[in-house]
Amino acid sequence: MSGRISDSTVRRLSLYLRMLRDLERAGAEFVSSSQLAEPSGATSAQVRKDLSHFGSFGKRGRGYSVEGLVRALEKILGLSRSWRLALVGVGKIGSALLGYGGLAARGFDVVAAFDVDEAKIGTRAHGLRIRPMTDLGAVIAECGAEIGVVATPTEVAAEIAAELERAGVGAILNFAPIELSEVNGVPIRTVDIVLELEGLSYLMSEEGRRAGSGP
Amino acid sequence: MSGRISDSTVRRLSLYLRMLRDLERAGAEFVSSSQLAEPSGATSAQVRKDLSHFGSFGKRGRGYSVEGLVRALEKILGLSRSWRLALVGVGKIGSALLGYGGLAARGFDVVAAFDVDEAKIGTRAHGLRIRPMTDLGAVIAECGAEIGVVATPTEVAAEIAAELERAGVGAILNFAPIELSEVNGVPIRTVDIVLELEGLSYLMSEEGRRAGSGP
DNA sequence: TGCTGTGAATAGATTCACAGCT
DNA sequence: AGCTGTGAATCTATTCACAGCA
Repeated sequence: MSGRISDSTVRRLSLYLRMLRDLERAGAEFVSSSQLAEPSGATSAQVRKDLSHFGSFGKRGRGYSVEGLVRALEKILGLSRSWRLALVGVGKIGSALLGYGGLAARGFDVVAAFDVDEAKIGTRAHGLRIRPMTDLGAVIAECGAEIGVVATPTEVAAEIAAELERAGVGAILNFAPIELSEVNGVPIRTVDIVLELEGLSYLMSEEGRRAGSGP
Repeated sequence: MSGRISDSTVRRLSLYLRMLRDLERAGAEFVSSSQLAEPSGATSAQVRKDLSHFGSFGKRGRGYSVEGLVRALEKILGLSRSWRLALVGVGKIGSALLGYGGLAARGFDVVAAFDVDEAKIGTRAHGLRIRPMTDLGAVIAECGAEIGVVATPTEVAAEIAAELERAGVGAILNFAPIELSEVNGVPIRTVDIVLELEGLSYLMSEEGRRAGSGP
C-alpha cells in the first residue's frame, strides 16, 4: 500500500469522488467498482487498483459503502476541509474566477486579490477588496492563504510565483501560458488553454493526414 | 517513425514550439536538444525522441535550424493555419475567453457565440453578436467553425457537446467540470479548474501526512 | 454467487548509451 | 568535437485473472 501516487491516479480519485457525491445525494448505499469507473472512462480494475494504494475500502461481494468511500476519498484528497486562495491579477481570467461560484461550493475560497493597476486597487470585485501587490506578503500572512493563483501576464508570472512562495503558500495554480518550475517543493499546476487547443489542432490535422495518405 | 503519438508528446511539442518562436524572434539560427528541453522540464533525449516520431530535423554536430523546426512543428501541430472557434455559453468563463487576446494572437479566433439567456441574445460581447442556441447548427455551418467551446453549466454540457458534434465541429474544448465522452472520433479536451485544485489539495495534505508519520 | 484486492503479465513511456554524421 | 537519431534497457502505468471473503 501507498508509495508515490501518480497524477493520473489522483485525478481519477477526484472523479470517483464526484460521482460518489452524486450517488450519496441520490441516496445510494453501495456502489461497485464498475459503476464507479464508468463516468471517468476508467476500468473497474483501475478503480480497485487506485483505491488499493490507500487501503481497502470495499466489502467483497457487495461493493463499496457510498458514504464510507466519500469520507475516505475526502480525507485522502484533503477535501474534508476548505482551502483559502490568494489571487494575483484581477484581469479577465481573475475576475471570472472571482465570480465563479463553483470554487467556493467545492471548498476553495478566494480570500484575497491583488493587482498592480492603480485604478483597480481599493475597489471591490465580487465583494473582495483588491489590494496592491506591495501588500502581498503581509496580507497572505494575515489571512493564511494556502494556495496562490497566478492570473497575470506571462512576463511576470514566474516572478509572482516566486513571491507567492516567499509569502508562504503551499501550492500554486497558474493560468499564464508558461511552464513554471517547482521550487522548495511547492507544487504548481498550470491551466493552459492554448496548449489544450493546440492538442486539438494536432488531432484534427493528424486525421486529415491519415485520410489523405493512402496509396 | 510515426504510429500513435501520446498526449504528453504532443503537449511537449507545443512547448518546444513556444521556445523556438522566442528563439526565432531573438534571431537564433541553431538550437540543440538540450537547450530546447530546458523550459519544458524535459530531457534532451526526450526532445530527440519526440521529434524522431515525425522525421529527422536536425544536423548532427550542429543541432536544429530554428526556423526549419518552427515550420516543421507548425505543420505537425496543424498551426500553420488558424482555427475558428464557436463559443457556447457567454457567462463568466465565456466572456473571459472572448476578451482574452491570447487566443486570436495564437491563431484561435472565436467567430461565433451562443447563449440561452434572452437578455444577452442580440447584444455584442467584445464585438461579437450573441446568437440564440436555436441558431447553433445554421450559424456554425455558415461560419465554418472547426472547434466548439463548451462554457455552459455542467447540467447541459453533455447535450451541448452533442449538438456541437452534430453541427459539424471537429473538436471540443470543455470548461464544465464533467468528463465528456468522445463520440464519432471528435476529440474532447476538458479544462477543469476544480480538478487541478483538488490535485494540489492532495499534494499539500500528503506532505502533512508524510511529515507527521515518523516513529 | 458476486465483487474486492492483488500479484503477475502486458503495454507504454522515459532514459541510457552509443554509432554515425557534420 | 559535438550533437543527432535510435535500439536496448529501464521504469511506470494499466490490464488480466483469480484466490478469498461476504
